Amino acid sequence: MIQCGMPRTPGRLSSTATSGHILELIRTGTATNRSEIARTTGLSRPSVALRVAELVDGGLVVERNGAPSSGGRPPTLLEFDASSGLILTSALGMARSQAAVCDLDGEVLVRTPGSPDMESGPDRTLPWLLETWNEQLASLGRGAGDVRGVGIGLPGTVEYHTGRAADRPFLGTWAGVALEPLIAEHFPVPVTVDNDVNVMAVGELLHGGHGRPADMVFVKVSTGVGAGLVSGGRLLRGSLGAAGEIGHIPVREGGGLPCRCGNTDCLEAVAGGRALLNEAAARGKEVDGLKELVSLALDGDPVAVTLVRGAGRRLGEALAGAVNLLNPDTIVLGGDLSEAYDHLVAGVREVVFQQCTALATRQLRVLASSLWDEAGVRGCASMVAEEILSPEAVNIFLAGAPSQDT
Amino acid sequence: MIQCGMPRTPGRLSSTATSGHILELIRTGTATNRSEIARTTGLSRPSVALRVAELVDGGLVVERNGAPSSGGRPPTLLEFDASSGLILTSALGMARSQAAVCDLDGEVLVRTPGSPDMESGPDRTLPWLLETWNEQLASLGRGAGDVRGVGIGLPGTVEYHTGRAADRPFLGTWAGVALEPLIAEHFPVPVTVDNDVNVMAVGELLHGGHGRPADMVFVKVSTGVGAGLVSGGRLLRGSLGAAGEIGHIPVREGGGLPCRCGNTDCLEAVAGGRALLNEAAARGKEVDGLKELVSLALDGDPVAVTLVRGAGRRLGEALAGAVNLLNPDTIVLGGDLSEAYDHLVAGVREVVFQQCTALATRQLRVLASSLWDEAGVRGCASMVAEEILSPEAVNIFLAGAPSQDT
DNA sequence: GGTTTTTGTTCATAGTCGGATCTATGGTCG
DNA sequence: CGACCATAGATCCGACTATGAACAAAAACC
Repeated sequence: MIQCGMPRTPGRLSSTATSGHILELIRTGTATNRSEIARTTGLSRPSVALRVAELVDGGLVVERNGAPSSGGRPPTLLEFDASSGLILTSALGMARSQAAVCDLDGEVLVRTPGSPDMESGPDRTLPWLLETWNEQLASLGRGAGDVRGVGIGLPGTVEYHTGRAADRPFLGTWAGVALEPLIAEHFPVPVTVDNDVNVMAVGELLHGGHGRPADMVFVKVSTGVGAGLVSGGRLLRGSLGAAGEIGHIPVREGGGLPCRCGNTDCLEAVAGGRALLNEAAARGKEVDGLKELVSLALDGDPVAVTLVRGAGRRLGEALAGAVNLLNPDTIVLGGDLSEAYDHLVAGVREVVFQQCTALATRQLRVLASSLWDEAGVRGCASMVAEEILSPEAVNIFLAGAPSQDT
Repeated sequence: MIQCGMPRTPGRLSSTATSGHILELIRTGTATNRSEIARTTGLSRPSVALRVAELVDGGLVVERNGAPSSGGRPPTLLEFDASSGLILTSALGMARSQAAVCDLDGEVLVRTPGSPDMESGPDRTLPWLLETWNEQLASLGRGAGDVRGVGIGLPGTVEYHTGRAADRPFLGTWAGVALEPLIAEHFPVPVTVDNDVNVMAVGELLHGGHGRPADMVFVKVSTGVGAGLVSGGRLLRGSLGAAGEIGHIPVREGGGLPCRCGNTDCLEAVAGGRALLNEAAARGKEVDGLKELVSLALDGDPVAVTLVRGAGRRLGEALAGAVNLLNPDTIVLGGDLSEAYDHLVAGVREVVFQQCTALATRQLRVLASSLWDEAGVRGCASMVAEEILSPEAVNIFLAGAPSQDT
């Protein structure tokens, strides 16, 4: 009781369809053999056996004999076969892009840092992407037939219900481009397109090794600043997919710096990568790119440390508002700047714990991401996997493809 | 596609249970007769007839003969009987309290503005509440047996998983009190306790007459300031139920006013009712309570209008952050001050549309609540109703109570 | 008034689920 | 080392449920 699961979309009923649910139990490790599934679900053992047979026939589940027996006949271990399907993912960035092939667990099998950035425009980037994926598939000895889904993370706001990049001036030739049909032409599978930060947040949530926080704020601090919001275990998108656009929240001690968005004192203008590099230059420290600033900070360079910590503090200003508003239990800092984690985290903590109410911070952890460059592509993969492996999707998959040999 | 329904809690499967789903179709008006239900759900007509019979026997659905026929035999209209059960609700406030009896649609049947406020402490308020509910039931000619649930809204943060008021100093004797067992002693039904603003937000969402916005920020501006956040159609609570505590977000042009929370320039300290009354006094306008200030503003008193509009602007400061962060499509202003709606809304719009990114405000509406005092009690009722009328709950209800005559 | 159309009900049937039973497999104890 | 036991998984039969077809009802249309 004492909850409010407001939206219960009245739609088609679930017929009998349970094999998808069983897969979920196996996949999450909630149950590892047939009897356990029967106990967990309340279904009878015969029914469970039937459904599991479907999953094994479909190649999604494999049986193993490592038997930890508990007195009686040792159970047949059931394991989700994450390698039974592949997910093509890509994190496209203004400066750097990546293409990767992941398994259904969101583990990276091959990853290729790409040279063509988004500024080249879709006409150049898309062919590179498709070609790279095909090369990666070949190197794994797999084919296009093994591909079960595609996930792409884009910078800037993505109108997720259409899957198109929203018309922000920075995006240039990408604005309004609908990626899905272009991809689906070559890989006829579900295509998911989302904001790059949302995608990283999902990656962090599922693979970050901080448990699975129900209420998390993930912040990417690179050249731009953005956040991915998770509340009640769900990703928040907002009405146009623009939720988490933390980059343009005004910071109190911004000093009047103008931002490319038109306002002043935006978080991005005072704590983004460009701002730090400018400030470093102003202090007589010519640094070539964020990576170098980060390594200077890690080496203890006083100017670099001051800059990073200051960025953390200003980030904290904006995050304090988010913490008071959303009461998360975890803040995770990712992006290029987060590789100077100690100093960045310290700056954020300093301000957040000062400016937030006691209750809002009682259970709050501020952590640095440990996924580095992989957060994006793994997040894409997990997002697609959640979709593909949802009970409904699994049921129609099993119905569609009768008995594939493993 | 292109969505991310992250949490799919693997739990018990749904056995056969479909009558609850059918009730939902009837309740939401998605389907109004048996054949339509069959078409919508894909179930066969006999199966539907069986389930509907259960619902009719259980008293949740009534048949009617107003037949709009479409060429053939006119369908038997099926209607959810909202009066088949009652929900006791209460909005407890520091200054004012209310007790009400609602039907299962969240419509108010009787409402009693209560004299004992929360400052009297639970020992005095609870007996009043129970007594009032009993009187109200009697006046309706109904008994305790008709009560299906209880919903209570409390000021301050509520740890909703325990249902207890969180230990904030303002709450005094209410801190840590678990209401549920005290109520359940007299009415053995599900008891829901939540933050008063969350409750109002739900009321606004379902009964506000602004459609059913998926991403809404509801703001209550009375003596205190608080928000209820709805994103993706769901109420956000945060890890400790403190989400929406907008009252202590610092406002830029606060002027250094101290807040009871310890910080300065908190929204509540600069735009809350107390602040307005103080400012009015400072300007030589002695006003006795918010209600009077509001009526002065509605009458066009320049000082009052200025104050209210200024409060709106400062509210807008804080809301701008929330809008950038959450990208809602609707902001609804409620609470005592919102009765001076024109001026308050104008102030909020002024700042929000200036400080937010173009994308975040593209679809944004800023509206005043039209539910006034009823938002809280109706929200409580709807929250409880959603719980009670969920498919699972309905199924066990029907299983438990075989054939009640109407 | 007959026909058509759509709704709701009745009935036989097929499919599914689950309890009981049986087999397999390994641990435990004498 | 063998008898016994405990648990997992497979098989079988009975019970239940849903469904499709047929049928009755009620109104519009010709």
